[in-house]
Amino acid sequence: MSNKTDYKKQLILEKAAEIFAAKGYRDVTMKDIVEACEISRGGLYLYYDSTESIFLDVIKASEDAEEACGKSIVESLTEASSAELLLWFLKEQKKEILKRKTSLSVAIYEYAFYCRQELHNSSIKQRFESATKVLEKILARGSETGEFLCDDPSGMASNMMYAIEGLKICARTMGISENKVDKELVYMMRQFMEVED
Amino acid sequence: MSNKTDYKKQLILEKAAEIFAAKGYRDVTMKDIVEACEISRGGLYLYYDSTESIFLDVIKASEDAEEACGKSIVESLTEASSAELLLWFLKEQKKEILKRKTSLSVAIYEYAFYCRQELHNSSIKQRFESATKVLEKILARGSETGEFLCDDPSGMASNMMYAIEGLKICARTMGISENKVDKELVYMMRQFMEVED
Amino acid sequence: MSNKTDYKKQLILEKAAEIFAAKGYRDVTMKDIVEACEISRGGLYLYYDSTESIFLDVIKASEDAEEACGKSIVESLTEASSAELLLWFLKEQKKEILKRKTSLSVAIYEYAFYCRQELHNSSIKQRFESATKVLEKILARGSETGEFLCDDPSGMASNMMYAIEGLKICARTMGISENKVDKELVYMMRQFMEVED
Amino acid sequence: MSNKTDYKKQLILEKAAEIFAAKGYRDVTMKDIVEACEISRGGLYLYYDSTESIFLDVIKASEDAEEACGKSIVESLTEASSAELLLWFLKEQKKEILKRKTSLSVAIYEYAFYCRQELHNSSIKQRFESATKVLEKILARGSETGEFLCDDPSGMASNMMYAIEGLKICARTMGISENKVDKELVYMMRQFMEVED
DNA sequence: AATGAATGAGCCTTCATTCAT
DNA sequence: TATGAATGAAGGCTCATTCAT
Repeated sequence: MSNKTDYKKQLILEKAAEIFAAKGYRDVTMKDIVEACEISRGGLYLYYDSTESIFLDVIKASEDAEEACGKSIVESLTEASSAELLLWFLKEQKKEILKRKTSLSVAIYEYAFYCRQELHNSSIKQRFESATKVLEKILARGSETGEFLCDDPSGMASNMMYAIEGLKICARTMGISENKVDKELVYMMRQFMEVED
Repeated sequence: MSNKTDYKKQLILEKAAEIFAAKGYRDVTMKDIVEACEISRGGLYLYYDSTESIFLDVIKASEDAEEACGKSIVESLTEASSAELLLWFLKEQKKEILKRKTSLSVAIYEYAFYCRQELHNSSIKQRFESATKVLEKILARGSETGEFLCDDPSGMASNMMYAIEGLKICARTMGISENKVDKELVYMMRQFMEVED
Repeated sequence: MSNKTDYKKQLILEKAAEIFAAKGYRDVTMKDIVEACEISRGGLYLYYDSTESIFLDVIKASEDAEEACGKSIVESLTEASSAELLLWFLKEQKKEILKRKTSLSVAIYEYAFYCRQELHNSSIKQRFESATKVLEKILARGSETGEFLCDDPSGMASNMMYAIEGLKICARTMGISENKVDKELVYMMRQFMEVED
Repeated sequence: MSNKTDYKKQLILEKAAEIFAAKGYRDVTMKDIVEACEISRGGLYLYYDSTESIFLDVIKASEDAEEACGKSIVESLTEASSAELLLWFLKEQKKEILKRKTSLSVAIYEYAFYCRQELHNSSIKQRFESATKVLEKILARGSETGEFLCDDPSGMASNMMYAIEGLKICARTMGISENKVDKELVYMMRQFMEVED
């Protein structure tokens, strides 16, 4: 009954995702998940044998969801102006930067630290790189159409993504105001386009 | 007995710093520290009642050390060219980005995540802000002397520091090559000065 | 449905026998048996409600098999010389002593220990006693025909069987070389007949 | 405070020995021992990290005790007649054969099976071999003095010990009467000396 | 001040057994 | 009959924290 199993796993992943978002990675115990799912201890072990395996599936699922989202970007690429696309992209990033409580990102960071090795092939990296690619595409297109003044879309995309990553981590560690985030994003945009305040 | 106490605390902090650098924050137990310090379990509790309190003191101590270092910068400000200062600053940042095993940064990130609240008044923030200030000063001075082409030293310093923070976290989670770090740093410098490859 | 039931039980016993031979008694779980039989957990419980009940049936079945074998001895009794019969008997014992991995004997010992009570009526005892009887018959016959010099076939058979039992247990606990087994068996034979080395 | 530790270990071993004697090896849990010793779970782990490590120490201790006993034999060797020594030896063996509830032997067997490998260097083997040596010495001495009629003390000692081992295991699995044990021991003695019933 | 043995809460994991389908 | 998901008791282990000495 692979279907039933998948369904149950689905349920577990949904509850687990909430828990990981709320507590990060390290503090989550099998007991937490068992209680959230309202199943028995042994029952959970039928599907997953560790918080790690659950977490990895949670991440995979969240990626799949993002990927679906990503596709819509690619499709929109032909319809919207580059400036519009860029705005959309940065708004998404801003959202991600500011939402701390409901995002898996802290758990992901914690997991990366927990592993204590560079996760070269991990989804974390892929996530970062695919976002960079999307941004690069937008910049390149804007550059071609003359909307943006940018002679090195790749370098710029990379630089911007690192700064965004820095904003994300700062938001989660030392805190950051929405205003400050706006300021930083606008600063980046100014490097290659006119921005009215 | 304050002196003796301080001396003992000093010893504990030194050993603990090594452990936190090696294992991060979450994995360190009182036992780890007790063993490294070669004191008794109960003895450690005379000075500190949790790994957290030890960690906070470790951080404070490392800041004090950095601060001393920072002062030398300020002093050198009058002696060296801005370009030289900038190079020195970025080299320090690069070192920090690439050294993963012997730095407290992972432990600091882990601690921040563990607290799960923005540490507005924390040393983490102060550290970040003081580095930003230093960079801003360098940029401002370079701008005044005409070495750099930079009309917003504050915004640029901030932007650069976020990107550097992003590099740091990426180095610790997904891994990054020295080459890539160089590329990014050069990219940043190009925004306001001529760089020969 | 008795036939179908018997057939299913037969299948279970065959697989279970292999498992008990490989793992002994204590380490075998219902899961082991379920997996080997490729039936469902609940399915197994329709036929047996514990590893113990399965084990007891496995033992019973293995006895039935041996019994059939035993009958052929009795029949051969009239055809072969006593010396030949004795050799055959001791060869069988030697085989049993030395085969550790594929025999149920470890499981049987473990079961006996697990029960922690003398199994007066158990098949273990019957097995031992019937082997003793067979040996006694052989010795008595050899004594009558003058092949063996043995005035107390019963006492001798009993003594030999205990020594053989001792060899069996030593082989399974401290290990024993084939050579050593041979030496012991020859020693026993020398007590009542000429043996060329 | 190695003394204090040793003392505590001593206490644990005493209680544990009782438990192993009563329950064998496999059924004993850390909880059993914790409860018998009236210490906390964590407390036990200060001294031993598994039932196995406790068991091995229990065995070692019981050997040491036996060894002390063994020495007295060697000393008596010069004082008593060989027949007296032999009687003493066999009485000891008989005691060991018949005492089931208070002996570690079942636990030792169980442990050997649990390991599922021949324990070539184990104390089990050493115990067996040293007993064999003692018996051999007695037989050899009796043979020299003319008390026993025995031209192969080594072979005979070995054979007897296997039979005794067989008696021991049979006593623990299928049960055996004191009478039967006596009969077997007398049978053995008859092989090399006159025995009045 | 200092020691380190002792505690017990809390998490992990496995398995016999049940039960709705 | 047959299935296999679900249960929960039971045992293992670790660690922060206390306390008599």
